[in-house]
Amino acid sequence: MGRLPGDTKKKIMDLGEKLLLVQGFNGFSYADIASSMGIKNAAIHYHFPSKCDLGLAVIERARQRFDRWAASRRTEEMADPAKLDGFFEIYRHYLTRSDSVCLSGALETDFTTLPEPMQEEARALVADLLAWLERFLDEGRARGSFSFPGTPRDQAIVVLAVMQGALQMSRVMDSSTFDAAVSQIRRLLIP
Amino acid sequence: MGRLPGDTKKKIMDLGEKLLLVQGFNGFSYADIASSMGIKNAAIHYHFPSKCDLGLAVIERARQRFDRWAASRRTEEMADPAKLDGFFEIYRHYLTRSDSVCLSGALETDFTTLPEPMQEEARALVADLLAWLERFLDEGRARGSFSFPGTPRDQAIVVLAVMQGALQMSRVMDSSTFDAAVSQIRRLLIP
DNA sequence: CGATATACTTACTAGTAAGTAAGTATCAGG
DNA sequence: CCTGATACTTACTTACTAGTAAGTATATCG
Repeated sequence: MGRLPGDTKKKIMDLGEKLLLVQGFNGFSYADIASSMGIKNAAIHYHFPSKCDLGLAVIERARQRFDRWAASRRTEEMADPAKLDGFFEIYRHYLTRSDSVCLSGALETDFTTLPEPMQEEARALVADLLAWLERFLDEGRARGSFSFPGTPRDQAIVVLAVMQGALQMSRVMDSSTFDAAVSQIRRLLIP
Repeated sequence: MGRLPGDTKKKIMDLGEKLLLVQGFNGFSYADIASSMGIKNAAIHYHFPSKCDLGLAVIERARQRFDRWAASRRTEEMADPAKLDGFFEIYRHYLTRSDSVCLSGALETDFTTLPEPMQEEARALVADLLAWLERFLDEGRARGSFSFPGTPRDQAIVVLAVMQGALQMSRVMDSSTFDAAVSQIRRLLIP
């Protein structure tokens, strides 16, 4: 056993992340992960002693993923409209792969029932996303790529809120709802 | 007992709604309601045999509340910008009273774990809100009260998504986040 | 070849979830 | 004053939750 080290741990995180996004943090259990992977409950506790540890690992990994995306050569070299579409694509992906909401949205809804370390990490995730968007919109407007009234901060809040909200609405309506939101935000931002 | 008929039932619905909005549908139990009301678990099952029945009643009541608001003389007589603010005020209220998200947002995040009758009712709620917003924005633009590109449908989706998303983000950041979103949407809509 | 670490399984506990069956107090109507 | 309905309580069941303690198979390293 343990032939591929880190493999089981990664699979647990992948499944945990998916279940968190599809069912909410209070909507899945270690038993769901275990049965779906063909391992035992306690195997998960070996890698993640508490559900909080698993949740934390999932959020931290997602933050790193976004940081890597934002700092990547491919992203940095994009023109502003393409980079905006790239950002939207991250969210569109949640919808395409599994009928899920985004991580920040899932965490925010369950926020009050989350263990405190997860609350802090969720806060950091949202702060990261907002900070990136604010800077991107600010510089984009200065370059003439975008046009919007008010502060970049307020516009960043609106853009992130639309991503979260539209992804959630798409679950009860259909995926065209998300696409409609993206089109409209593009129209509102690009002169 | 039963001196004030309907009183206990209403209190259960009030508390159930609050807990649904604050903790999510999977984040509260009948025991939470019972202990907080000083009654027994089974008393809730008497009024709402299953948790699904309680959930349905809460959503149906919220839909009726919105219908009454939209059809009320006070609302109908408002000028377009005031009516828009009135709509925003419904959401701001969620934040003010209890640090909660809106009903549609809460239901959408837990959607896949919801019993099917609740899923249908949640869909109807969102459809109602979108239909009202679409018509309001369409007529408002025709009257010159609002200015936005694209279809009223797409703009309605964006406005509702911002309300949901901003309310959720306000939990992990602070209430100024929601106010910023409202200001920005006003700037984007009002010429 | 033996020791140790890794990655599990088996078997369990304590707590909580939704839900039910049967009994009880109160009141309104005939 | 009795009857039946309403609005509960008491006491329980079944199922699932996170979490743990102890044992086991495998791989690696000296």
